[in-house]
Amino acid sequence: MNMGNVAVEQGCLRVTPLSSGRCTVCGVREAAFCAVLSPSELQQLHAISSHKIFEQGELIVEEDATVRQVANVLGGTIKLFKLLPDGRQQITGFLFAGDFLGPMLSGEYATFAEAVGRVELCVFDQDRLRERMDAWPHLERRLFEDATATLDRALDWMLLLGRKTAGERVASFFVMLADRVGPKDEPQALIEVPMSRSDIADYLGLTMETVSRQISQLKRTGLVRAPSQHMLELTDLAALRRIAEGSDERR
Amino acid sequence: MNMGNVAVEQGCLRVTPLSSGRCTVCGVREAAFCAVLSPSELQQLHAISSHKIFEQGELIVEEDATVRQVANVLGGTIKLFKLLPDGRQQITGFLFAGDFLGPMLSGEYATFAEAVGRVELCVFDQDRLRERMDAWPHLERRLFEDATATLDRALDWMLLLGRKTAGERVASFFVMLADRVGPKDEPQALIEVPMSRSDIADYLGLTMETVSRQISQLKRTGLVRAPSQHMLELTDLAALRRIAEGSDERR
DNA sequence: CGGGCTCTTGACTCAGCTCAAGATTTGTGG
DNA sequence: CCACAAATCTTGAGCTGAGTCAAGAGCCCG
Repeated sequence: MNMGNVAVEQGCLRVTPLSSGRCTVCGVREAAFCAVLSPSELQQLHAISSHKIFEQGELIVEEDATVRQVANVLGGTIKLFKLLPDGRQQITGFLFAGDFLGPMLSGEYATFAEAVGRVELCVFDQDRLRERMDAWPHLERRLFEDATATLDRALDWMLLLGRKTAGERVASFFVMLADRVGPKDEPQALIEVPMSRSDIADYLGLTMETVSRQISQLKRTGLVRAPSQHMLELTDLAALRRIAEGSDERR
Repeated sequence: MNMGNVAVEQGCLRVTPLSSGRCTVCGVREAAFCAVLSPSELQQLHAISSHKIFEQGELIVEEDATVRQVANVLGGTIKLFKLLPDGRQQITGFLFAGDFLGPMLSGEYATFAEAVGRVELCVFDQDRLRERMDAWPHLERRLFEDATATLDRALDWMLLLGRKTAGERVASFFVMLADRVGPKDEPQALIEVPMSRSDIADYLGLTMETVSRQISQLKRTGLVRAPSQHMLELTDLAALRRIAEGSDERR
């Protein structure tokens, strides 16, 4: 558990005027929803966008905040989380480059969002984006698909939180990271782990200590190696996958 | 945990020819997505629909099954769940009258679906429904909204599964039931609990025994009364809500 | 009214938590 | 580039909430 530095400031996306370059050269263009737009549509979208930076640990949005802005993540990692009154925290997901931040239909965020390390966003006014969504059915469809993918991931995580052992959870976490940020289809992968042990714990429904012990265990077994604190080499992704799915001899 | 009667049969919605009455007199019309359709649209929808019954414990769909059909729940309760290879089960949600069953965009179900008691469905061919969705933006929007609501509920449940105590989970469960199937805004409610203790446990990430002990505890405290096994009277919904949210003295 | 469920309760166990040192790593300033 | 403080991470020892195993008690249905 982790009381966290939730020294909530104003709780709203603050817009900085900056807007670097055109959408056509954007690094996450292919990964983000913009991928479904034509060049002329992209140009219209560019007109209602602006860039914005959040530093390590900054709160980006509050739960239940009524917000007029949504965004694409250009770089960095965001944690989405919920809190209980006494400070218990559950991370409901992480956003990486190319992911969409914000409620797509309702005006309210369902979770808090905080920057894990420095984050760069491409921000849109929600009303204007919704106008575009009304005008371009393929854009709405794409956002619908994103929501569906997010839901599928949430259901998988419910299985993890409700029924998996600590060892299976940690293995699942690394597999998830490899699938989402690592090179595709590599039998072994060197991945960045931008979040703290305590964030990992809050994502897995465990304590920091248990996460640490399980990682040590994996190192001893030789399934992972750690060149540095926030770098991890998954030496046997297939075995990790088996543990994650609970097929192997339990623990 | 619960190995369940997953004696998977053919795993597909089987269509019976029956089709009782017109949509205009349908009992769940206002609750289901059909509510956004005009009379003439409703008539077109009716042309591609058929009714179907599943008995207690019948498997309605398998996880990852590629299915050509989706449905509205007309009556009864459906449990949606995931399994680990060794039989550990996590229920990801329940569907009640008016709810939509099926993947809205992809062709694959993310979970198993099983009838809790007798279930009546209004079944649609998925391709035909998608045609309607393409033709009627307000229908797509409505299904998008449903998906968003389902996602929000899943996020709340992640907090429950990751961070709440057994007592808080059981209280949350009853509050959820009251909110979804009970009369609205009643300070106390008499609700039907169609699912078994073991299903409740698989929804809450607990064992049957722990659920049973927690319910006994609530009875002793006087917060609930049980006229029968599957009937529950929530005598102090506000207090239950407080426990569910973890604000009260823990446990 | 009896046999098979499902549910409840009790006694004991254990996976993961808590509390408490240490050990690393990171960041900072001289 | 090094020293040193702060933060983060690891490890250990003991505790505990929920699980497991095992009786019973109710309930339902033929």
